[in-house]
Amino acid sequence: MNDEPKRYHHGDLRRTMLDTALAMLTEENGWQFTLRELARRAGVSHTASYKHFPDKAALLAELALIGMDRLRTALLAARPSEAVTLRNQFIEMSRAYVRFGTENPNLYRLMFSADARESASGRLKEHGVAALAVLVDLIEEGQRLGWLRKGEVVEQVGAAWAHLHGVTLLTLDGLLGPDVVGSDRASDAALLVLLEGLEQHK
Amino acid sequence: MNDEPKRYHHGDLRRTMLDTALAMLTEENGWQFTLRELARRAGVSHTASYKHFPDKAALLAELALIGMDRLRTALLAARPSEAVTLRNQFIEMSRAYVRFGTENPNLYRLMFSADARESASGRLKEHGVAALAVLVDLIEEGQRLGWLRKGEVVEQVGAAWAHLHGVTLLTLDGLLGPDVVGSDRASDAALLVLLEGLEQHK
DNA sequence: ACCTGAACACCGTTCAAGT
DNA sequence: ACCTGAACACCGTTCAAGT
Repeated sequence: MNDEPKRYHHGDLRRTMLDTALAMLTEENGWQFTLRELARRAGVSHTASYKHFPDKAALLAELALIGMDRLRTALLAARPSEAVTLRNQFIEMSRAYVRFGTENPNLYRLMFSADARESASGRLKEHGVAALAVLVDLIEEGQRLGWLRKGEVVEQVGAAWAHLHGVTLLTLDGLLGPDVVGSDRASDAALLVLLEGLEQHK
Repeated sequence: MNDEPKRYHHGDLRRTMLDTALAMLTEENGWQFTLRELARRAGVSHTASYKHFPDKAALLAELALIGMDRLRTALLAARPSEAVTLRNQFIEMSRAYVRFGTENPNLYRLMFSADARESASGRLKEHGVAALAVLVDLIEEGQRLGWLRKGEVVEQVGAAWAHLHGVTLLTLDGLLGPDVVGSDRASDAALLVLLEGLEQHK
């Protein structure tokens, strides 16, 4: 639709580069991100990015922040109506977390990469914490209602996050469960172990 | 001690390159592995490695295999005498796993990197499974003695591995627990959640 | 203010040639 | 059989110059 002639000044090259980069991330899977390749796709000289990002790591960090925000959105969307039990809400949320990783492997890995972390300094952790708000809510409410055992919320959140992170990455690496490709059984089984560990047993 | 004159033929360049690479891995932490840098350290031309490894990924894969073997050794060494309870053996083993990661961050990450996995094909998974033999033993014995709930061993092993993997990586990324640097409390708390999830509750 | 082109210092990899 | 040096096709980054 938008077939304006190419102007020397691009307009919003920053936004375009981020979008193009995200598209590249979701396409290829055996993946090697390159500023020059990005510039080629965006139809711009390979030095243009330096007006908008100090260096490659800064661009990656920005993508990682966007990824954290998308994870937050995905987890929020996965929380079903209040009608269902907290336990089922927790299960749906957990599945959504793992699914986010398996559907966006490159982005998920980028969100935890050293490059992004160092360049984004504290901001990446902030966005990560924001993404986990749903998890925190569920755990606080679960403790209040006597579903989960009492304890430091931050510790339970940490345990749950670590578990979900591990399941996601092992699944991405093809290391979880027997060689039943495409099966969710192994990751579901792992999630149940997590649940048992958090739940109150009378 | 060994001050033989430099021969044109190195002797065991393959071994030397692997050792030098492992040394580089443990030294630097904000780390960027380079074949040319490796060659410089080994005092050899930057093309010499191609006689011993088809490409960079193959060398990395070899290092990853060595890492898996070292993890196996670390876990075996951490299994204390038969006198202590299975539960304590499990805790010690878990701590040893996380400690291996925090003490060898670059090597641990390499063990799960895409480069290494693709180049090593099945062998990396094999060595990984071998490394987890201690975990499998503990879980099988735990089920037999009624300490752990009955269930598919492979599923419980997967859940435990994912949990340990996640705790290790979040710890390496500085994302686990409050900002109590150097504290093991967050990862210990997470391990207890895992234990609760696996244990039999009467 | 935003973008380009040439230039620099690096890579991984190949290949003919040396020992 | 093992190692080297020149060469090639790539990077990320800088900087003077263009619009």
